[in-house]
Amino acid sequence: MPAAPSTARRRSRPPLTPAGIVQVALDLAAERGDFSMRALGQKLGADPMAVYRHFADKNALLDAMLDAALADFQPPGPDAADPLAGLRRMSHDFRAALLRHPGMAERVAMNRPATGPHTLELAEATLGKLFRLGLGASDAISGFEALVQFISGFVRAEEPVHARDDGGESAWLAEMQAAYSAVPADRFPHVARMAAQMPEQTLDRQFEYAIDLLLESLARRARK
Amino acid sequence: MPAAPSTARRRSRPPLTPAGIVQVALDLAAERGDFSMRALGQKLGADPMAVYRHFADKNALLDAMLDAALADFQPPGPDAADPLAGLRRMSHDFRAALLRHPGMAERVAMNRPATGPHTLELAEATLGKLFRLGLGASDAISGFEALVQFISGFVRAEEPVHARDDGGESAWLAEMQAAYSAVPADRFPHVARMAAQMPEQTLDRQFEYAIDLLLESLARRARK
DNA sequence: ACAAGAAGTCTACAGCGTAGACATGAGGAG
DNA sequence: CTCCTCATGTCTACGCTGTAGACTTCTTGT
Repeated sequence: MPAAPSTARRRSRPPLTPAGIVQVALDLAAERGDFSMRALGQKLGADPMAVYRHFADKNALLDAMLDAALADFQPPGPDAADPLAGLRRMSHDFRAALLRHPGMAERVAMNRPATGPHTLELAEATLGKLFRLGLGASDAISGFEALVQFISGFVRAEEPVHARDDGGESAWLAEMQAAYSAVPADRFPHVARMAAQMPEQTLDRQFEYAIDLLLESLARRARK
Repeated sequence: MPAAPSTARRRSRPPLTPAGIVQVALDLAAERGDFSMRALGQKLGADPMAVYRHFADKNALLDAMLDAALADFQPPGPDAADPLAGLRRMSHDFRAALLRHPGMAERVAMNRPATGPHTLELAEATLGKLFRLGLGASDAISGFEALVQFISGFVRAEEPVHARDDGGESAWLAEMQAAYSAVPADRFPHVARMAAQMPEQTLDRQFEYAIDLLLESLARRARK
């Protein structure tokens, strides 16, 4: 029988791998809503510093997490009949994928170029649809940036709403309505009017409306 | 002559006021790009904890800072000829105001209802223009949310670009172009094509393009 | 004149990312 | 089989964050 190591270290746990770390990190982020290196170490059953043998720093790990998070995203075939419907579906799928993995929307923003394979595939497919729509290079790229910026920004904003420990979105909607109802209607009549319409301003609905605004204009520019 | 206090405390500095704190806090955020309670205390020449006598916590202070940051925003008169031009101008002014005060874009996002007077005035003016455009209540509100979400999200994303210690936006553009140029053109032809067009994808241009997409669709819905 | 309350200070705690030194195990070379 | 080397994991510690709680000091009303 092998001598029980005094401070059982190596054999107690399969060795860490980059892919394994990323997986556990994504799980942790999904469970807790946020994510720290120390919490990751605990969930791995290892010292937090062990992760630094596989990733240069937290930034590098988050980059890897983003690309892994986008792995389950399946772009529709490039030769589908209606490119506009494809773009709409991809927008919703992209939002859903980001919501499944809290903290990843922030990484999509423009501070770093996204070069992971799955990220590139998403970009490639979206650009393909925009070109197929009939847009020129300049419009397609600008439209692509507009969509990416809006979607990532929207998810960054809605994440804390979903993460509320009270009722989540419904509690948030009620709070917003209460706030707008308390506004003096003589000085801010339009804002006060907004209160009545708040309950139907679901996050889903807000997102869909804005995406349709963007896509509608893009389609119009393609037609011209 | 008044006895010099051993630990000169009270008379050495005018007493703190909420408005004064907010002003210094905005200055600090503008200088440093970010902002901590300890740095604020130092700039105030007071103990960091002194701020807590005037604001419940950092959140409350940031709320006050946001409304103060929006104070210099002047909405155009409600009876200007072209509501669409007014909306475009307000969008650009709103972005500029947020950029002048780093960290404030994040507060515009939806986690808390914005109830400061200047914030409300901005909302009121925007909604007024949308109604004047001919939109119904539902479209006006959804359009308002879309604009606010896009603008705040865009500024949140571009802030770190402007805050780079190297060349700022131009260095970022160069980095993006280099990254996209390195992408294998056989697997990701559209992305590779994007590299050539990167230099003209200024933040100003991206913003303007996306805002025009949104406004164009809104105007079309108003006309119908 | 004296109590009461406001305003500012001080210390301390739990959390964060991570640099740098150290311990431990596995694999290759002699 | 033995020794050396290197990869992997651990440990400690530093400077940073927001802020709770106790304490000190000054101002003000009676």
